[in-house]
Amino acid sequence: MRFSEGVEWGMHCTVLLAQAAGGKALSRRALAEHYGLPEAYLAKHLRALAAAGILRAVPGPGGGYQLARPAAQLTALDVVDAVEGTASPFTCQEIRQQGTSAVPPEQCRRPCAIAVVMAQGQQAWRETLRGVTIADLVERIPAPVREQIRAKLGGPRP
Amino acid sequence: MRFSEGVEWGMHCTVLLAQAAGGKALSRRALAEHYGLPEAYLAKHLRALAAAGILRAVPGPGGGYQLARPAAQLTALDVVDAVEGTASPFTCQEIRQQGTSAVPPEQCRRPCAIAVVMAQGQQAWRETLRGVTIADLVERIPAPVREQIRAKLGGPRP
DNA sequence: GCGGCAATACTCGGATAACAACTGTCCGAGTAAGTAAGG
DNA sequence: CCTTACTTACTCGGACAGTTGTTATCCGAGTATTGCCGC
Repeated sequence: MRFSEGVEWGMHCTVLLAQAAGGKALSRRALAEHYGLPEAYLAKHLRALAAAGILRAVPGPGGGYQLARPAAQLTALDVVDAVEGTASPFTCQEIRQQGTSAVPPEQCRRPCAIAVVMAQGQQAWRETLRGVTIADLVERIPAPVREQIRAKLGGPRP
Repeated sequence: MRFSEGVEWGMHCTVLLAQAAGGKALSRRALAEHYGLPEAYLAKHLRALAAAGILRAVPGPGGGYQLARPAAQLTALDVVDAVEGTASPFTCQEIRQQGTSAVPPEQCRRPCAIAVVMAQGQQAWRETLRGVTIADLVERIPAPVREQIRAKLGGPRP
């Protein structure tokens, strides 16, 4: 079990876009160069974020991506779900109902305890990520670093 | 992001072995037929569980697999770790230190907030699974089903 | 000088290969049981 | 009848292909800018 690296990319890009002054759009090329990422592949993840309503794509010169909602209304879970998909990592195959010792369906009205535990674990993980917004992540960036980013984003074209 | 189906198989087999009377060993063939699973592939996961010290392999006729520790001392997390490996699902690539706007290492003494949140989420998930033992899972099986399993395991050869 | 128009360059979007991991399978090494012979 | 050695059959263990998902990339469709021409 491993997260796609696109999760990290999408998260960093979303946090960076939250720091763009006045919702200024950043092109995927600018984002890729900012973090030294392959632009063509990053495009796929940015597209997923746009499809999920996290980012908004602006075409044409001067366009790019910008946050579709205020950073305080975007959670870390939203970004992960957008990149990784909302499918549950664990799906009970109901193997207790198969094989030579299959349990009859009328005795399987309750979901098996294993599936319950897995679901609880996933829920705990989701709640943790749901409790952190993109705005929170911006605030946790060290002040000097945040200042450098601000200079980078708004500096070249004042 | 998706769990290997071996997680479900390993969990069910471990719970089943916990119900074997007197630590009686069950062959992988018996386990596979019990749940209708492909024996050859199940073997790979059982081997992983044995390598992790969850199960104990007994060779020869009448052999098979048995719990290496009491069910009350085995947690759901132990089984998942054995099958999926203990590698973290999210590894920070430190992309903030790369690209045109790379942050110098001396300002990266603290791990980036994104990695922290991911680690917290993973920790919450692990703690949830760590809080449930195999013995707990056995107790959560409906009584009539548990009785049928007991009959199956100890019945044919009283 | 001003408005309209066309050319332009920049942006995203979807379709297309390469790689890796998970899934699935096989046959060989080792061992405990069962058996038969001998004492 | 008991002991002992052998045969046997059953067990796990590691090495070997197939398929799905992730990684990586490219070229085409669409749009705001920009320069130019006409009025």
